[in-house]
Amino acid sequence: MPELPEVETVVRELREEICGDAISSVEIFRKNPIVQGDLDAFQEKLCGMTFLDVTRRAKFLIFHLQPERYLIAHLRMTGKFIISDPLPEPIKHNRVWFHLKSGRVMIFDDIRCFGTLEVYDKLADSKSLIKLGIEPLSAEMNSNYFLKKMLSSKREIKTVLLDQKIVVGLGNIYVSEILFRSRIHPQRAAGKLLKRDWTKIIKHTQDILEEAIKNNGTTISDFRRVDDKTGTFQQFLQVYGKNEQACPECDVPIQRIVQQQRSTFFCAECQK
DNA sequence: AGCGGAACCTGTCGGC
DNA sequence: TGCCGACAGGTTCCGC
Repeated sequence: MPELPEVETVVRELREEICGDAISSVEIFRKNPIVQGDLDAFQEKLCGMTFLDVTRRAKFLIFHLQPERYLIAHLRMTGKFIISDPLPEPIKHNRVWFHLKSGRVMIFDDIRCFGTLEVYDKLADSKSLIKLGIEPLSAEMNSNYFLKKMLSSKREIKTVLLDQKIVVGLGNIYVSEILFRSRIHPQRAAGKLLKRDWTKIIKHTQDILEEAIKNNGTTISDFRRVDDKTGTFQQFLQVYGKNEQACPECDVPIQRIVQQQRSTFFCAECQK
């Protein structure tokens, strides 16, 4: 489900809701594969902890707890966080309930159970955070980084932009949109892109992500904000999911191809 | 190094 | 109505 703008939206809303609140108990309705490691240890390490902050790294949500400890969550395709008043019993795809001192419940809900929840005493202990590439909205996001990193790479640019070891936060929807605005064909070899190509990619990546964050993300089917509202960026998508529809620039039908077992949408006329 | 394919799960949709 | 395949915003692992 969520890419950077959706995760950022959830992080901001959770931060607003739960900072200062604390966990009184944890109920797990479905263990595998969501909660990593020992269940008792997971519950024990969280009980009594106070939420200091919620931040984002790549597509991970990081709950900063006091005394020092971290709950790291990944929503994968269908994960959601919901803050709710007490419920009589878990509904639908509720997987974990974090009972809060305020009397509310923070619910982790996940239809497909791909999401993950992990607890660490130190952020550096998390293996998943170690290998990540640069944040696309940071100063590290510049053409020299990509020119150096992709020197003579034959990988397709679509694949490279999805690779979280290179640059984080982008997923299948936004990569199609970024390459369309950049007028770059998704199958171009990353190693042959010129400085001016990277400059375009970087500009449009940042523009699109910022616009999407302003719109609270993109809701195609499942994505919901903490308050159950939808994002609104879907109305600005130009190619994703528009197979056979007219390109907004040139009217030629948008094409769908498969790269890395995933759909890519692009305009063969506009993107070279 | 980097491909393709499968796997992790559940749900929806379209075709026959 | 029912069955079957394709597909879904992500990531990892395995073999070649």
